[in-house]
Amino acid sequence: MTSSPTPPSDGAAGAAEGTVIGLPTPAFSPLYQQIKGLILQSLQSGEWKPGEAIPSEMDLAARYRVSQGTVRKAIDELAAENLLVRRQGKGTFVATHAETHVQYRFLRLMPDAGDIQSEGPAERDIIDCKRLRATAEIARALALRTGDSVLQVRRVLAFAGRPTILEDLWLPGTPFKGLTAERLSDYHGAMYALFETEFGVRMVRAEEKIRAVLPDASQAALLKISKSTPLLSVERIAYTYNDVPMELRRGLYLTDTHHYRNVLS
Amino acid sequence: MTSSPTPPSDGAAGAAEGTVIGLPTPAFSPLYQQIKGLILQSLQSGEWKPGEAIPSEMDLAARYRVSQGTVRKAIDELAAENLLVRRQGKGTFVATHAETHVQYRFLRLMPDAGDIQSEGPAERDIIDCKRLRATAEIARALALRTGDSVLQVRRVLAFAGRPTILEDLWLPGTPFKGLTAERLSDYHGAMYALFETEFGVRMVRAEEKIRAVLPDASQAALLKISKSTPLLSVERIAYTYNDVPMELRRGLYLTDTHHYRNVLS
DNA sequence: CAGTGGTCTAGACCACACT
DNA sequence: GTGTGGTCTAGACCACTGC
Repeated sequence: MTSSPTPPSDGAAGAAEGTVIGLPTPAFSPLYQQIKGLILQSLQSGEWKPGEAIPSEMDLAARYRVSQGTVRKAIDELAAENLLVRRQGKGTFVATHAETHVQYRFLRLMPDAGDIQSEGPAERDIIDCKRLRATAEIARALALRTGDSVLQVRRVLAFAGRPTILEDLWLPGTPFKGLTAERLSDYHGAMYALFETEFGVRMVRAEEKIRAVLPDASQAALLKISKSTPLLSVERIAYTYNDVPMELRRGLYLTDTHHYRNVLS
Repeated sequence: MTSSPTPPSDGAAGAAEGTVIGLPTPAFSPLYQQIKGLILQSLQSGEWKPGEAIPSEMDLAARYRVSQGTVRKAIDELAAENLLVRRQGKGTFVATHAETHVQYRFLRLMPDAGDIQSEGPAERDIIDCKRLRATAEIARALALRTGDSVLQVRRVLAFAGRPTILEDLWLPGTPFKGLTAERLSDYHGAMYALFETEFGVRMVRAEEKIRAVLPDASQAALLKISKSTPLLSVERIAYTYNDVPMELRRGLYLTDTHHYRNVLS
């Protein structure tokens, strides 16, 4: 219990300034951060796909030549960022939008009364889906060049028969080659789940800017409301790994029976 | 390096099912969670006040008779919840609203152009501040009984001379005995900082419900806008330790030059 | 039962801040 | 230098899952 026999003096932080797997360390960063970066690379490269299990902590520790605790800390952070999901006794899994109980992970609109989104699945109606050239504004949001090919989708979501959300969204043309209105209409599930399974694009993070606005004539018609009904304007940019923007979305939310919920801490 | 001499066999999880400082363990919970609970108690009781340093990890480990790593994990979670702030080389401090660079920690309204809230401090204008009896609705939100004494405050916040936020807020009468319009007007700083220093009430967490609305006549007058200008309605309930609600706030945000920013992950 | 993540300990050393 | 939080290791045992 006393007089430690432990000698390492090497394993400790001595390795932190060295290399992990052959990569040099330009500026100092903790070992577990480097491991986190390597795991991130494997996620981006598709070595481990959404829904799949990644190697066990022991395996990863052996692979990267570090202790289990160091791998654990790296995974902890990735789990905190919702990139990985830990399941005791089973393993660690790549997070996915294609799970029944995590549907609508980025949708913050809640019914005023009912508990969760247990008001039944939303009825989706694809209004439009076409390719066009990016305006300067859209190009900037998606980190493209003006005139690059983008896909534009317009749809309406209804709850209990009541049109509640009108969304316009723009996707970069190249990664989403082959996406059509039919594919979208046929797919029953979260749109981000389709992006994952069909195009290998996983949305990891998003930022929203919210305003109060009045609809124009066409918007009011699609939502079947008057032009004087105030709506929530929700502009979202969604990012994949490495903060690469992959979607610009402009939503109009009807908030007479629903509200946008946010928790601050 | 091999043939470990370490025997503990006790220190490990053996202690996890036992007691920490004399408290029984009804259902199983990890040691570090129990430590977290004990630290939380010290925070609530005021043993360590906002802005102050708590004892070092080593001291706490000795106090609770656990290893430093266990204390560390408890503190990690409390820091993740923004109840504590770690500062390398200096210590761990109780989080506070009374710090210049953490001003407006719960305000998500951002100017469309400028970077942060560096558009100068908002001009605050207390319109009203009076005691009254809680309606059923307000009592429910604040976990009071209908008719209990509550304090109602109405104020306008302006940025660059432009009225932008109209807020009504209700506070339970008992904890905020002695709060007057003068105290509010004289205080230059975040309202939650005043609550901390003057009333010992620290807001820890909040939930917001957001809608798009049109102002009534008096609201439009105070914000100097037309009745047809859509506004963001932000209803907030703020909680102290232990999920006790301590404030109901209804804000109307003008979103022509500002937006409500939210990050999803 | 074996395998996985989860908890706990003990000890070493590093990075940072104050004095 | 001393003290604080931060990183890293090694090893033990617990809790959960599924064969």
